[in-house]
Amino acid sequence: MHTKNRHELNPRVSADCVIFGFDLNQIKVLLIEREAINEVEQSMALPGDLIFEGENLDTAASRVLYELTGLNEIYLEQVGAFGDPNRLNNPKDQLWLKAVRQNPTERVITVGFYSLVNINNYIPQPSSFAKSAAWIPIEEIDELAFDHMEILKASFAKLQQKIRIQPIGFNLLPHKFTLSQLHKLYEAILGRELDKRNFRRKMLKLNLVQSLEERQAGVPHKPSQYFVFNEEKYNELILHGFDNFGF
Amino acid sequence: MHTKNRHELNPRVSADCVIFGFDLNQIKVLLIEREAINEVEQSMALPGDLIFEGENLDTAASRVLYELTGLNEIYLEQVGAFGDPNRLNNPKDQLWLKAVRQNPTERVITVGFYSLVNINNYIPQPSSFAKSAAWIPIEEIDELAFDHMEILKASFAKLQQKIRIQPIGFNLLPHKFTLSQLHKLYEAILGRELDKRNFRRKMLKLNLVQSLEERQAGVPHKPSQYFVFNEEKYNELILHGFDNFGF
DNA sequence: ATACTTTGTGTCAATTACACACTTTGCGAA
DNA sequence: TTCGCAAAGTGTGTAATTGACACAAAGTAT
Repeated sequence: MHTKNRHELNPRVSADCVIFGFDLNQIKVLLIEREAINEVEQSMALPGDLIFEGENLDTAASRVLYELTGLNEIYLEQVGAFGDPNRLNNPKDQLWLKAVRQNPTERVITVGFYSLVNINNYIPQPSSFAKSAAWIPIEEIDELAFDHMEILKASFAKLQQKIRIQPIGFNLLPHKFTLSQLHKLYEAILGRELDKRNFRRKMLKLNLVQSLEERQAGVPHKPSQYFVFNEEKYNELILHGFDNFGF
Repeated sequence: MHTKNRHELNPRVSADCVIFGFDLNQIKVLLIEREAINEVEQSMALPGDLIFEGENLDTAASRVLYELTGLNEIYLEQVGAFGDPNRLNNPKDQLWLKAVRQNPTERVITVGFYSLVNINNYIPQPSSFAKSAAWIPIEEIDELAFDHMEILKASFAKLQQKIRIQPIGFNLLPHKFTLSQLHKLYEAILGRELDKRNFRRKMLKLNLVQSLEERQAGVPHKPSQYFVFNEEKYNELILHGFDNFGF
């Protein structure tokens, strides 16, 4: 009624990826720096780019991630679409866009994806318009290009929600890990301390981890047991979730 | 690399709305029937349409919902973007699109939204290309236009997840309601039976509901107390979630 | 040998979950 | 008026889970 005869939106669409990694101490996020163009002091950004005709959203996200950072074969979960009409209108961002896009003021809807990976299995190799690609501790990130802060925050919120429903860690830790490492991971995601004894008790009772014979070696303190995930139980919990995961 | 020189996607964008209602017995979804065009036997669809230039995604969703069904002032939560390149390619859907779109084969990315409303507060009034708009029990829906089944399933899954984290019902029940109604609502969303006594105990202990003096009248059995939500507690739980909501 | 650092372990009390069956109330029909 | 029906409403005992809490053990480095 009040909206008759208006033009239908005909935007570009992009995919942006939030890749979380864990280095056994803190959560990091894979960010790129764009080629310095127009002498603009460049802020960092999530790896993301326009998607092509005929591409699926998720395969586009995988491609874009690969092109900018070299990371491959990563399962990406969608966070949602971000489409504020002004999301590209920051002057700094506009300067950069003018250098790389045919029509830099054209509206772009982006679809955010996120993933969790073991930081040691993926060495980022920047290419395309990424001047660099690096793991940045999540606490140090306070400004990103475009609306990428918003996408990052939404992704992290999803992660925090996911961890209370599903087990997490298979993709973030080495194959064999110590319970302290898993413990730290949970604390990092949840953002608070968890009692060590209660944490261990819970993980062991859930049957989620199995201890190996092997222990740490060469550490200047009591060496830790190594554990592996019980994949069967892990997958079952991913499917059915836990009702009560009472941290 | 393998993807140089390809055309960037330049699609239309639509919003589709999954509106859940509860009629004190079952969960229903607001669907529209499109005007019969081209003599195609028409399946039902979620209310949805293309968004305009300059519109926000969520305000577009509200507008579209209003235009097709007359529902207004409904808080919509985003489910995600759906962008399969073939999502409009079903022959039936194509016939319909040929009648209403300038370029019916043009790719459309849609963004799904969902909401929960009290079915009695919203009488759908179809307009625009909606021939009818009606509340359909969710169990009876097995086929929808386009990829709307997928959007519906994703939305319902979100709802089932949400209910374990937040209180639900304020928007789905009359202002005053009986605990049996709330009980049925939870069973309908979770898809399983919940013990009556344990359910009541939990709701009362949480301080989520307060009993009124008033009771049902005219029912051929023991009349039920009426309850209202304790809004303060309700909102607090929406903000902080419950850790353990052990159904 | 000693200091240092991180691992690893047990108990108790309080809370919560879960399973389970009968009485109460009001209406309507005979 | 009584009887039947249908849904409301109520309590307990057991098992499992949570959460708080402190000290000994194991290995390296000096």
